[in-house]
Amino acid sequence: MGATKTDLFTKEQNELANIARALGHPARIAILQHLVKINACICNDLKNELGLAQATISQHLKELKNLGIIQGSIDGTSICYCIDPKVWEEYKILFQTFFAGYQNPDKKCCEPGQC
Amino acid sequence: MGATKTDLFTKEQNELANIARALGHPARIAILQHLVKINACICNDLKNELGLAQATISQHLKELKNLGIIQGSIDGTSICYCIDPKVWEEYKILFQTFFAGYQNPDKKCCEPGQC
DNA sequence: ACATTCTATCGTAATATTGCAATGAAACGA
DNA sequence: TCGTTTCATTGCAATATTACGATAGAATGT
Repeated sequence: MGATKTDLFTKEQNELANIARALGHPARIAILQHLVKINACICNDLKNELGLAQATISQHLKELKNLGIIQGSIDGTSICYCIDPKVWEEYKILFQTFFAGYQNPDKKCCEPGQC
Repeated sequence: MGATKTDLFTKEQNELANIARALGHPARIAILQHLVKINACICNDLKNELGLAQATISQHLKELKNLGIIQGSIDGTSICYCIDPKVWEEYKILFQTFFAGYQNPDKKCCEPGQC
C-alpha cells in the first residue's frame, strides 16, 4: 500500500487531481506566476527568482512540462519557457467547471434530523 | 532535505499550493463531487461510494476538513459532512484569480531571438 | 580544440503521502 | 448494561515527493 488507487476513480477525477497536485507546490505556483507576470518566455533568471538549487528548479519545470501547462524551446545554450495558452485555458475551464458545480443551497445544511 | 521550503515563498503562494495539494487526490475530488451532486450533507454512504477502507476515507475527510472546505456536525452515531459555502466560494475565486492573470499574448512566444 | 554557460539527469537522503488493520471513543437501541 | 453502529486515531508498510550535489550533454565564443 501507499500508492494512490487511481483505478477506483474516473478519468476526469484522476485528471483534475493530477493537475491540482502539480499546482500543489509553492515553487511551481511561483514559476507560473512569474511566467504570467512577464507574459513572455523566461530563459535563465529562475534561479535568482526562486531561492532553490538549479537541479530542483529543473525538476519542477519538468513536472509543469509533463502537465503540458508550459512549453520549452531551445535558444542557444539556454531554454525558453512559456505558458501554453491552450492548455492554460483548458485547465482554467476544468477548475471553473469543478467549482461552478456547487450551488449554495437555500436550506441550511447539516441540521439535526436532516440526515 | 526533502521538505518543502515554504519560507522561500509568499503566503499567497503557499496558500494556493496548499489548497491545490488538498485537491490533488482523486478520492478527495470524488468526495467533493459527491457532496456537490447531492447538494446536502452525507452521513454514511461514502464507503460504498468510494472503494476505499473506512480509515482511509476518514483520513481524506480530515484533510478536507483541515482545509476548511467541508464541515462536519455530529448527528447521533453518524456525522454529517457538507460543503462550507463561504470557503468554497473563497477558493473558487482564488483559482479564478490565478487563472485569470494570464492573458494570451498576441505575439508568438519563445520565438528565436526573443530572449 | 578548449573553456564557458546553461540545463537535464543521476544518485542519494530526508520527508510526506497513501492505505489498511486494529483499536478507541461516543451515541444509540434493546 | 450490553451489544451495535459509526467514525477517529494509532501503528505500520509501501510508495511518492522534495531537495541538492555531482555529473553529463549541448550550444556558444575565443
